[in-house]
Amino acid sequence: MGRRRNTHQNEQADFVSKLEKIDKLETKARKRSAKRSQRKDELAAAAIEALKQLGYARTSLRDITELSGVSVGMLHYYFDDKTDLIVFCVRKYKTDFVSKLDAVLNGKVATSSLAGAFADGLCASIRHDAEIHRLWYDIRSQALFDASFSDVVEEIEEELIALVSRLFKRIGLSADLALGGYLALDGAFRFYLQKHLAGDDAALEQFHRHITGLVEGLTAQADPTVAKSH
Amino acid sequence: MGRRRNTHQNEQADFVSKLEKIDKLETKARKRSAKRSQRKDELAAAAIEALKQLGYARTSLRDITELSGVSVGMLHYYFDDKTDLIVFCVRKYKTDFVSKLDAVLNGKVATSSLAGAFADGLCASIRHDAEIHRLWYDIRSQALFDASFSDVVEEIEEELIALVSRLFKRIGLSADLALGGYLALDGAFRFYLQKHLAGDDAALEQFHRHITGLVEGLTAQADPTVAKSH
DNA sequence: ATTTATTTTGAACACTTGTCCAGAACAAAT
DNA sequence: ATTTGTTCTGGACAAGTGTTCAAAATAAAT
Repeated sequence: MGRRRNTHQNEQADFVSKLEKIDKLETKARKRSAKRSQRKDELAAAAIEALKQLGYARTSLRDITELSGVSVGMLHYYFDDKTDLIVFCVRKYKTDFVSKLDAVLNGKVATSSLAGAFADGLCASIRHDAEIHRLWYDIRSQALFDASFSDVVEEIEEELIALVSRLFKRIGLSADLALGGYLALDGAFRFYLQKHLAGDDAALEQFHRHITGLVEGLTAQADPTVAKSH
Repeated sequence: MGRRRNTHQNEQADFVSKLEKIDKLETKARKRSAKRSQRKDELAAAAIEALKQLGYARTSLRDITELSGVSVGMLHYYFDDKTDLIVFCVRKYKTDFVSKLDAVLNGKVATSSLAGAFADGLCASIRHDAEIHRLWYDIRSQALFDASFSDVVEEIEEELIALVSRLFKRIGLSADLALGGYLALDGAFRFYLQKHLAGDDAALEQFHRHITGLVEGLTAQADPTVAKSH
């Protein structure tokens, strides 16, 4: 064997070069997986375009490929199966939604008008992303039948409750009310989303009033000394 | 021609017999359509058994036939298409639901404990018909994408709001609050239904507390002179 | 008893579905 | 320049879809 003798120095050099190699491989792997996850995001964005128009039940992988130009095989190269793809899409989208509203909460708005700003944010989201929001309700219902979706639904719903909790904390409401607040908000959100999608132009305005009324009611209840403005 | 002459008496007799014939045909037709609609109900009941287990997206007509023993062709003999069948099922079921709760409202319960009785009714409905209720949420979401379902969804939702309105009237709450009340109730109903289906044994109890708390809050808000019992 | 009308069946049809996979295209490393 | 590894394509496949329809079974009427 033409291998050089193992002196102390050589051992050290070997060790260093090995470390370098590992390092290189690591950065390469990181780069690769970064590119891969970016590609996944792109594919998911394309898939959402189809899903938000057709919904879970009516969207086939072919629909996605036709609307986005990607091939069938590619979807399976990046996602295990259809469920995996859809779960990824829903998580991606709803995370964006939460951070947008968090931006409102963390923006420089006076506490007194924070509820109004939050309501504005919700209305804006319906206005811009109505079609995507209905996908959320679709998947959430689907989770009642298909356990594959229940994890992501539970996870997102916890995030939404936490979001409401942060809102309530900011406007001085007890965190105990967050769950009830979320449920009332969610019921209204879905209802007026439905009306908005049905072409009701007054829906968003009504929704806005509904939210502010809701928050007013809760604050009045929590702090009865403040007279109800009517 | 062996036809008898048209005397005045004969004319009268003809007229009477004609009336009788029409009458007979009518009762026959009524009977037939009654039988037909009864058969439809039976088929729908069988279809619901499949739908409540699999949901809209995953239930094929074959699933229904296999679970109920009826043939494929028969479903199409009584229903125009799959959509027609499902709409019929949902309407049939949810109508039952509303009348059951109306029975609670019209039962001899003291006004003071009516909200509790109503909550009992909702909990009982989740306990017995959880699988059917999820079908409602499934179809309601489906209606966001498929206009074929939006009519029945809108119709049922109006009935539900009217139901809450009747409850509120009985316990002395303004009818203006009915919509908001329904939306809050609906949000909670769906949420705890979801938990219950996921195997959470405490869900129903929590739901009951949630409802009574909700109603308490509304009454306190409407009538601030009454101290909040805590 | 025979004709007529209604109800029921299930095989057949055309079409869509998710998934797989052999191989092309491309990139990276040697 | 060649090998090696990764990314991507799109045709093929089996299974499943809603719907149709000729024919069988049953009921009703004559």
